Amino acid sequence: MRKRPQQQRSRRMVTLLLDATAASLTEHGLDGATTVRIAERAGVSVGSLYQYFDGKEALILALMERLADQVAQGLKRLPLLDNSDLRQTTLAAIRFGFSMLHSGDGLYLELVRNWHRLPTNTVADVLQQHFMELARLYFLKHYRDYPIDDLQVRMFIVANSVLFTMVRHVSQGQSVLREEQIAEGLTRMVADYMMAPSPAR
Amino acid sequence: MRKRPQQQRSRRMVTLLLDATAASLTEHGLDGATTVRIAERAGVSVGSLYQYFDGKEALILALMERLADQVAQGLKRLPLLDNSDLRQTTLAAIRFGFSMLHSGDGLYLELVRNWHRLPTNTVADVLQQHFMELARLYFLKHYRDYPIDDLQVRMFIVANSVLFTMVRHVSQGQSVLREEQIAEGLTRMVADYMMAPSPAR
DNA sequence: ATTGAATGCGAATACATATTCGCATTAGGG
DNA sequence: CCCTAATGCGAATATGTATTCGCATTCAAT
Repeated sequence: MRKRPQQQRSRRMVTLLLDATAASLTEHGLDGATTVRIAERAGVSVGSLYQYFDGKEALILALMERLADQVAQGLKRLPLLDNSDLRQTTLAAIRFGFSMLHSGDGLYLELVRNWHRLPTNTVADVLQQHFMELARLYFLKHYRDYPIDDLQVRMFIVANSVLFTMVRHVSQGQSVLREEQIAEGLTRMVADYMMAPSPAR
Repeated sequence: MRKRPQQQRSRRMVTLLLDATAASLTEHGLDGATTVRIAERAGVSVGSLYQYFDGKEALILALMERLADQVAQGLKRLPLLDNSDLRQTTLAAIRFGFSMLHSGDGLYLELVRNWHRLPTNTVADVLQQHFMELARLYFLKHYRDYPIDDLQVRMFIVANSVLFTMVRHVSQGQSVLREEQIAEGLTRMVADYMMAPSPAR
């Protein structure tokens, strides 16, 4: 961000621009979201846009930071650390994931799909670390003696498996496979794997 | 493809163009691979390119068809249907997957990453269907009474989980997690899941 | 050797997009 | 109310890319 918005109107404009960025992303996709279109949609001139952002990348980066907060809020609200068993917990997390992917007119879907060409690794990495932390807490609470050494590997596998399987399924639209089946299948696979004993060394 | 190459020189040119397409993809990524650059790299004029291809999409499509064959060859060579147990079989398949992702200067990596904006759904879908078929055969051979009804769900989950977890890991480059650990973890998760009894209905 | 079809060429054309800059307008402290 | 810094504007500029088309060259059948 080049200049910091000082007056109220400019701060409002920054907000409008981020909203417009989100709208352009859902409507035209990552490639179709151009500075001109975003400015237009925000009801702002391109010149003004460049007054506060270095360009498209900066806009998306700022938008993602805004979204990251919201996701973090949602995750915290999940009863992940309750006394319910791992399977229930996992299923709840997966359902939350699906609901996120369906929300915002496919905004999240578009972002995760394009993870590798986004300005930050925030999308998948942030989720991964989030879950990593939650899992660590979970296992510390429920199985004090849980071997931490291979937890990172498991969480990497689980986070990516779940996230991208969901994304693929939602992307397909009219699949023969119902979402609930996928959710249950993932849950079983993941929960069993997480609870499995460490392999012999 | 607009015109069919008839003479030898034009057939050779088509080959050169596809090679150049692959090279551009690995060197500049999907976005950086432009018709001009591809033509240049192939030592061919743009005009000639358009004589045989409708544009970038057509080039990539043709390239992918060429690659699909190669992948199919590799898959057939795997001893997936041997008498070895499911875990060994799975591990072999995963190792094959990693080796593919490392080959061709990251060409496959770039293609799978960008699955959702490629001309065909070939990348992931073809693999998915391939494995689906292999799995069907496997289970028919080893467990005649295997419940087919939920096999599709399992294969969807397994194929996507494995593929994208591998892609994410290879993309990260210098990860703390070693590739072999990921391969083993995936193998355990997947093999256990595939062999698990069907859930009560 | 001749000749029509096939091939190859690349400057020229047409867009799309990013980004800047000088000028007009407005906010808000004094 | 006045004045300056902040803000807002959008035509103009620069760049990259896709695609075409008329002309030159080569192939291969006769």
